[in-house]
Amino acid sequence: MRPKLTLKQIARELDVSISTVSRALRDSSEIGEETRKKIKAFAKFYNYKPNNIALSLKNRKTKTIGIIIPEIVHYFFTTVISGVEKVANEKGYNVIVCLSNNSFDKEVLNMELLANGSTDGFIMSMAKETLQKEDYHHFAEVINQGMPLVLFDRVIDEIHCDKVIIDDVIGAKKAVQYLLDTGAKKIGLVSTVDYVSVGKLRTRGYLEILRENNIEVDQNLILKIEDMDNSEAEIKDFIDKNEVDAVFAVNEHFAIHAIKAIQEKGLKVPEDVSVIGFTNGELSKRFIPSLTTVSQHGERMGGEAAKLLIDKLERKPDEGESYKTVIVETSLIERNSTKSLI
Amino acid sequence: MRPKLTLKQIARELDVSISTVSRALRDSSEIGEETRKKIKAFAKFYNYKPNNIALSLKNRKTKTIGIIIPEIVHYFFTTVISGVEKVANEKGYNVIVCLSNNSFDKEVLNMELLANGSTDGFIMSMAKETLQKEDYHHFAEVINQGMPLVLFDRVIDEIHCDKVIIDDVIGAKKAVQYLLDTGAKKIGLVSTVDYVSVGKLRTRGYLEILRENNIEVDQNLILKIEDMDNSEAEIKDFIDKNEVDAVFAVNEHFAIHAIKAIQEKGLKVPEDVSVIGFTNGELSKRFIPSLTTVSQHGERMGGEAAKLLIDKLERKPDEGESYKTVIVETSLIERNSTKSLI
DNA sequence: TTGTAAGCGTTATCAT
DNA sequence: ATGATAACGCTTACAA
Repeated sequence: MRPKLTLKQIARELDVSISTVSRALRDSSEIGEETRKKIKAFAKFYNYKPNNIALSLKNRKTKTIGIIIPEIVHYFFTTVISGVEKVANEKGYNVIVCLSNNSFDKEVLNMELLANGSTDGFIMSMAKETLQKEDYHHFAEVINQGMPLVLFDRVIDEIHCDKVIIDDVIGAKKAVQYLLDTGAKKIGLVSTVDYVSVGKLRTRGYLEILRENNIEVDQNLILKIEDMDNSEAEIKDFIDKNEVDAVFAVNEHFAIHAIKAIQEKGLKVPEDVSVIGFTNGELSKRFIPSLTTVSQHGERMGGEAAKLLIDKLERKPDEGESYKTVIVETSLIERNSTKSLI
Repeated sequence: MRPKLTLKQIARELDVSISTVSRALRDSSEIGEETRKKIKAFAKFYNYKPNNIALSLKNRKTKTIGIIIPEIVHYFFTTVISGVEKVANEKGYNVIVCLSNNSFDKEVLNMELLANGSTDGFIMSMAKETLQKEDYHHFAEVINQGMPLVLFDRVIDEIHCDKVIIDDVIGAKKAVQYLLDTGAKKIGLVSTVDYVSVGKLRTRGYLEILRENNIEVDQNLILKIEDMDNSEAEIKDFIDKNEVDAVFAVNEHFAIHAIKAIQEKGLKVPEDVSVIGFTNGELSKRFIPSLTTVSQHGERMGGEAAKLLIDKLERKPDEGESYKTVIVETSLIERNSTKSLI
């Protein structure tokens, strides 16, 4: 076992000073041709690589971006990571991913951990528990310390920072309008409770578009799932009790459970009931019938978040503060869970 | 904006030396009650947190584990990450995830990057390109430098390190035996080309179990997918041309494409043809029919990998080298894509 | 009980 | 053209 080579060792070996080695390797013009060649050859031969930790300490920047997300076993989040990673790598940044597992405490812990020298900034989506507690002091904390923060997907007005979101309301409106266009009259909504902001916004879109079409809202046709673990049963019950000719679900899982429930009720999708989901994941593509869905373009969101963050990181401090919110457009992907347009 | 507090600042503020502050905060017994209280109160009030980078540099360990995987938008890998994360966190380690995107160059790059001070060790699954090139110098490199490495899932004999794998051969045998038990006679295999080790092993299991049951192998019933992007068409073609009463696919995607192809051929799953997949992902659970599958227990694999790595990291160097291979058992999960046992 | 100084691996600023 | 030194933030002998 041969431990890592350092500047000091090279210097000793070649009988020059450490600074000479450092300069030679960075092609400083003030080093003699000879010495430089000699040093570079030696370093190359023994495969010298600078120690990032030392560089981070010295430069007081790490060139890495920290991502903290609620869960990793989740298609949408992985596409976002993928997008962040792509853009970050292009610009010479590395990416660290940490998980909050939707726990407030773990979110705080991870942020503190990464904030203590491991990353230059954050890209995050908030833990569910944080949204419930409405305790955002840890975000204020890092912002205060001068670390840029970009929030995506699950964001909140109270936190002042750059944000990347999708047009949830518009996306939902597109979806419901599409259902109306295919002739649906009684459109059920399967959503989440309101503290999950996406649930709230998509619900708003649903309500707005019905209003715009002068259709009266029937509260019985709105289901708000409280307990994810019990969503299947709740949805089945909802479908059994109500008569609808279309369902708009705020995510894939709800959409699929709706389809199952509809089929078990003896009805056909899309002939009797159309179903539209949200999030264009694996499931939507491969399910049979494949799902018509509102695509969130997670990768694009990740890319935008990375751009915003890196912009902030590389801006001079005197250029003043201003926070942007980038809205990534959704698009409706038509597949086989909806009737075709009339 | 208030930048991070350091020991030095506390020392200046309280008019003591840096080492006194350091010791007080670490509850060293050799600090006077008074001073200690004063310092701790101050630190607490101003929310002092030690700088990890400086600690890493000093201690020459980072307490973080680097995971490098081929892709993140992939259910199995995310479950592994989740498992690593859980165990690592319990033991006070952090986790950094990097992606190779199945590229050899990026795998090398990321390893070098993380090896230069960012992590104490690696948990990895090899990029496809690396397996093809059979160039493993970068692994030898880090091992040589004394950084422990644990390989999982896609592993290779030539690299000497700890490994976590599943019993691919046994898993495949379980699956095919199950099909035989349900009365199948002509069992098709949809696998990958042989340099993907899982494909090779699962194929071996298929062959072995047929042999054990004295069933002659029909090479026409074996499909090895070369180009993932074209797998759907290849599978359709395969199903169309061959008459089988069961299919064993080495992953979910292949299984689902097989089911589609079978249905499009006018046959029913599982009545006419049973299908078993490998990997118990989202798709397997939610597809209709839900898939009977060999579950890989990714989370458990991740946990085992983390344990192995941390064991190595915390072992004294003089305890000698020995490499373990942990085999995580697969289990067959029966669902609706197979006929029930006779 | 507290302070001084060296060191982790770099780079930047001064000297020489 | 090269070397010595300080500094990044922290810990830890060793001195006092």
